[in-house]
Formats: sequence, structure tokens, C-alpha cells
Amino acid sequence: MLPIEYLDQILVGDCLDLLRLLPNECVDLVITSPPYANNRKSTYVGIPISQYVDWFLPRAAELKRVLKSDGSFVLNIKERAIDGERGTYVLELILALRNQGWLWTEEYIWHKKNCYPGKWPNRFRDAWERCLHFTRNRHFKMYQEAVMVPTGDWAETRLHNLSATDRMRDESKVQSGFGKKVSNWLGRTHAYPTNVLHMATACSNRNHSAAFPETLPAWFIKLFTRRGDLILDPFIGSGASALACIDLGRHFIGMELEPTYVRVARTAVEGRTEGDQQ
Amino acid sequence: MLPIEYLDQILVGDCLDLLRLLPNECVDLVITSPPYANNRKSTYVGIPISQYVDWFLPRAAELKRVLKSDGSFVLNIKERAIDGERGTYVLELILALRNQGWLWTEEYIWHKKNCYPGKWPNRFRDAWERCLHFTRNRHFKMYQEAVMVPTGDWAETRLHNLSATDRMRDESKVQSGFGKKVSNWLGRTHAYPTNVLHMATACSNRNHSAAFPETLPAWFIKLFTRRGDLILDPFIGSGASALACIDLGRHFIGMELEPTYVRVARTAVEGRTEGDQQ
DNA sequence: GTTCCGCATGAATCGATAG
DNA sequence: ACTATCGATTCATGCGGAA
Repeated sequence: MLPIEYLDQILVGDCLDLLRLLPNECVDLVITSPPYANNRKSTYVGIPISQYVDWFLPRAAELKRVLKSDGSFVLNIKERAIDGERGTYVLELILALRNQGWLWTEEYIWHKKNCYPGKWPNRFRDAWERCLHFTRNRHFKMYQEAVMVPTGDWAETRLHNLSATDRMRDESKVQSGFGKKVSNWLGRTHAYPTNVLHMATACSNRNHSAAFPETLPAWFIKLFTRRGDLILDPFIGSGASALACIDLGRHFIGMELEPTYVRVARTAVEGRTEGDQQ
Repeated sequence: MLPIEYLDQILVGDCLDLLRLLPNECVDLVITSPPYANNRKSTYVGIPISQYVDWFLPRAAELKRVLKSDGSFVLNIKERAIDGERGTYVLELILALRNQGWLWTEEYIWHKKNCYPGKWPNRFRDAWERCLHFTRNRHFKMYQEAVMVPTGDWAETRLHNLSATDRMRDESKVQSGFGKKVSNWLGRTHAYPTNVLHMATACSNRNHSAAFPETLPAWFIKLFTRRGDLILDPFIGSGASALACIDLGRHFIGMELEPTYVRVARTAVEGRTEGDQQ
């Protein structure tokens, strides 16, 4: 069984070591945004492109071990442009993970409406990232109703889709207290989403660099787990996945190598937990 | 030089043979949506997944030969789900094309706003396809101003401010004569797009399956060519690329193996050309 | 209290410059 | 020649202050 002292904690260290502390098949969902490959060697952290697959594979093997057989593994990643070309290491990683026994079930597209600005002679702004969905088996847990989106009036205002989903989430928070508004929402027609997610990156909100906005893990957590399930993020960074778990009533285990990020994540988790208790 | 008898024609046959009729470096843009890999042998046409890369590579070599050194190659493709998994042959094709000497410059996402309906237990509707951008060199022709889009701010204020639309209409009148004002107007109200294209699959034509809607090749044709340039589509199907070229004042060469499609494409081209003459 | 304007701020990328 | 750093470019978003 899962040692209770790891539950809802941010562990510090390399996930390759930390994952060995966990028993087999205890996690319902692995969702993470790993450090992207970096061309610069000098950076204290960051994996060179040429070594990325070799660096990732042993960690993925541990993830496969701790994941339940009907669980999911969601990997948010995007290759950068170098020397005028997109890197191919993500493609090679997908092929390598399949070789490791993972099923490449789906590739979701995260469309970043507010992407980084800039202008170059050979390309436009990069407004999307991959959310690769791997599973251990062809059959796995998926709760599609949990991420249904309202249609009709809301769908027509395409640009405001984000605010629509946000409001739906806000309403669901209040579900226990105020059923009236919720029933109002449910009265409207809802539809299943597609494999294209429209979510903005969290902006200049305080000190957080929210490259991995809470809404993204929240969507997959709702889709692939239920309340009380356990979510693992082996590269949790500033803790977005953990915050989403707290809001959604799921357990989490976060892992992070950089002490700076660990502090940020732990502080955020404490603040969010207190906020829940109020 | 390019034999004049091929200009603005739909040629019938395997593009591997037809391409050999063309001289070196005569094409400004290759854009195509090739036949997707098919697992079922029974289908009269379609390339088995296991052979797809080997089938594609010699044709890509010919495309590389006929493409100008500052031209572009845009490949619209998407792997289907088979046995609960996404196929990996597109990933392998990208790697193989790089091995052939192509630069994988960018991957554009075609977001299909109204995608094919359906419901499955393990995935949502597939609402996107890849538009892979390959080039022969790091520097190539790209006319970014041709595809600028209205700014977010402008779109919002447009609803509240009538004078904004009035101003746009006045300026657009002047477009032919005074470039200075136009560029000024473009700078204030328009922004460069991103690498995510939002286009519906539905096309105005009733009879055609809108698998490759005209708006998609039209966008890349405007982006990578100018009036009078030559576009090649080696798998032109029902002729969407040719129609876009006619509308945009570009020359085209289309190739298609299936006589049924050739007839459809030629009829559509004739109709569109007559429409232009009126 | 609203609405509106200005401004800082990002998982960016290229080309030039410096070592 | 090759690598590390820097400046320029650009836009959706949310905040604070002003009208």
C-alpha cells in the first residue's frame, strides 16, 4: 500500500529515485509537464536534446510501474525551434515510449490563445503544445461527462470559451451549497469536447510563472479520475497539478528536483488548503 | 523550363511518374493532402501503414527536386486511431523526410471547428490535423502580411464602436492606391496569426466531401506564394488546391491517380475558370 | 460602481555581436 | 568555426489608476 506519509506531499529530489519509494500500481493518473530539452549545456538544469530520450525512459519505466493498469499518463510537452527547425526529440520519445510498452492512445492539442509574442521571418508565434495521452491497456478509466462543455449561446462566443469553462468550474465548487445556479447550468445543453483544448496561460498573476496553468491538469484530472483518486506529477514545478487536485478533491503526490520550486509549491499548497478550510 | 501544356492542368496518373516530366526547381509551393494510410487491405486504394513511409519517400524526393530552393512543402496529414492507438507512421515519416534532406521548419495545427461527430469510450472527436511545413533551406519565401488577422482588441471594440467599421471601410477603399495608409491601418487593427489555424471543414460546395476545404490550401498559398507563382499538388483529389489557385491568381499543376477524382477536379476547375471570366 | 486606458509580463525566436 | 549572450520584435491578458 501507499505509505501514508507521501500522500498530498511535495517530495524533493529526482523522481527517478523518489518513484522507487512507491509500490506498484498505486496511482490513478500521472500528469506532468517535464523540463523541456535545452540546447544550452551551461544551464544548471535542463536536459540536452541529444540525451532527452535516454534521460526520460528510465523515469517513464517507473511511472509505468506505479500506475494502475487502468490508469492514464498525460505528458504535456512541446519541442522548440532551433536553427530554424523544430526538434524531433519529442517524436523520438513517443516511439521510444511505445517500445517501452506504453500505448499512444491520443494526442490532445492545447491551444494557447495568448501565446508568447514575437515576429520572425520564417515562422509565426507558437500557440500550441502537445498533451500526449499514454495508457497501459486499451481499456482505461475515462469519465467523459465530467468535462462536458455548455453549448448554444456560449459556444457561439468562441473567444469566451475559456471564461465559460471557468465559470462552470466555479459553479461546481459551490455545488454543495447552492444548487439553484447549478441546476440552471445543467438545464442548458452540454456537449462532449474534442481533442483540442482552448486554454489561456495564466498571465502576470503575482510571482508565478504559470507556464503550466492549473486549468490544464484540472481538465485531465476530471477526465481520468474521480474524487479520492491519486494523481502523481513527477515534475510538479510550482505545483499547479497539486492545486488542481486540492480543488477537485483528489489526492496527489508531487516530485520536484529544484528546491526553489519545491518551496513555491509547498507554500501554494498550504495556502490553497487553508483556503478550502475557510 | 516548364512545359506549357502542364500549366493549370489536372494530370492523371501516379505522381511518381508524372513528377519526372517536370524540370528541376520550377515549383514555388507544394501543398497536398496525400491518401492516408489504411490498415484494411480490402480497400481498392490506400497504402498499408507498414509501407507508408517507403511509399512516400521516392515521391518526396521528386517533390524536392522540382521545388525551388526557396520554396515550401506543406503536408496535411493525420494518423487515425487503430486498435485504440494512434499510428506512428506520420512521426516516422517526419524523421524520414529529414533524413532525405528536408528541414522540418514548423508544424501548423489545423483546428477543425466542426469536426466529424461521434462518440467513443476512449477518446473524443478528433478536431485537428497536422500541416507539416518542410523547406529545402533555412531561408525561404514567406509573405506574412498576406494572412494577417483582425486584432483581438479591434474585434471587441468593433462591436461597440461604429466608427471603427466605418474607418476600416474607408481605408479599404484606398487599398489599391495608397499603400502607406493601408500599412498603417494593418498595423493598428491587424496582427500576425499563430501556427494554429481555425477553419471549418464545411465548404460551400454541396457535392464535395470537405476533407480538404479550399480555405486551408488558400491560406498557405497566400502565405508562401505571390500572384503568378506555381503551386503543385501531387494528390489533388477533387481539386481544392486548384480552385484556391484560380481564385488567388496563381498557376497550378494537379496530379491524381483516380480517374473519378480527376473528372471531379477538372469539372470544378472549368466551372471556376468560367466564373472568373464573367 | 462602471468603463476605459496604460502598462508590465510571459516555457519564444532570430540575427548579430562578443568571446 | 563554434558557442554563449543580448537586443528587437510582438500580443493576449489582468491589474491598477483615472475619468
